[in-house]
Amino acid sequence: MNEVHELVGERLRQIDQRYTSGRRALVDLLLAATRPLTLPEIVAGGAVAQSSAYRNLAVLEQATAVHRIVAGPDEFARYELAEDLTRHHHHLVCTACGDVADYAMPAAVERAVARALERVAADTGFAPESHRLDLVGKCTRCA
Amino acid sequence: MNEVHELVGERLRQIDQRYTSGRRALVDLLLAATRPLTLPEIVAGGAVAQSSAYRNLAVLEQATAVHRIVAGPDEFARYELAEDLTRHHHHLVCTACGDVADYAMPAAVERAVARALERVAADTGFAPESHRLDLVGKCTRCA
DNA sequence: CTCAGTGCAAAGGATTTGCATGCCG
DNA sequence: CGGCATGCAAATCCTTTGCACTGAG
Repeated sequence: MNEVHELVGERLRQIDQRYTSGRRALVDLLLAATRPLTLPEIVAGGAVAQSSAYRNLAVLEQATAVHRIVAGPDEFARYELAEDLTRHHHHLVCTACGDVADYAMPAAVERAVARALERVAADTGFAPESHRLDLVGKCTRCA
Repeated sequence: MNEVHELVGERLRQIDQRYTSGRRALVDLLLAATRPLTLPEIVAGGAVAQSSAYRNLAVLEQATAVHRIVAGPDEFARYELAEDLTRHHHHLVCTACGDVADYAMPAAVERAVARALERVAADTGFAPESHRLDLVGKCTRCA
């Protein structure tokens, strides 16, 4: 996964930002996770201080290297690597415990959505960049 | 749209809540809008005080009459009527100005997603209740 | 009369920012 | 050396809550 670091580094450079050890540690943390991590989880990882975590994740988000997911107010934000740095996937969001898991959609659905994107562009003039398709329900433990 | 009010009233009753004039005004406001409204927009509508807006929208959300959309930190929450009170739709989220517009997906996509829901249930044990399919990109003005 | 809903103002909590320090370039 | 990233702590801002009041049943 050294390749990911190179990509991230390049994207940071494009917005005149350095790829410091702290930022590298954050990316490593997200790379190791198989699901979006909350900020406390990230801070607990021991990579950087809380404020630096927020700051660096914001920078990485601007560089389109990480993506921030907001759950609800009075909840912590969740972060994951940008989809083009990992594999394209979606989320299973549990309404009971708030947990978020990764999930890959069947290819047929992805194709249908991709076609929909093009059609939306034609219909409305909206220029799609990506899509979010999350399933909301109860996870195995909470069902 | 008096029918909507009856439905909302019924759902509130089911959780032992009244359908007061303030709550009715909130529903009217959301009913008139063609897109999710931010909390300041709702308060500006002059229906109720800010705290009551938060409180009543929370109650209406518990009654599954309204749905809350969280954007980012340092942004206000957005609210819309529950999908089964309006027409099923999705959102076009502009990455530049943050604006959110409603959009109805082609039926073919909806069917594909619906099938995907069932398959996910079979594959993972996750019990889907609903899905969120939002398109992220640049709106006409910001493109 | 009672109890839920309302508005106001103050509290709460996640996130952001100011400032001094340390490190990379 | 110069400037940006870091950590700590204080400030910020959306959201929630306490409290006294009003209105519906």
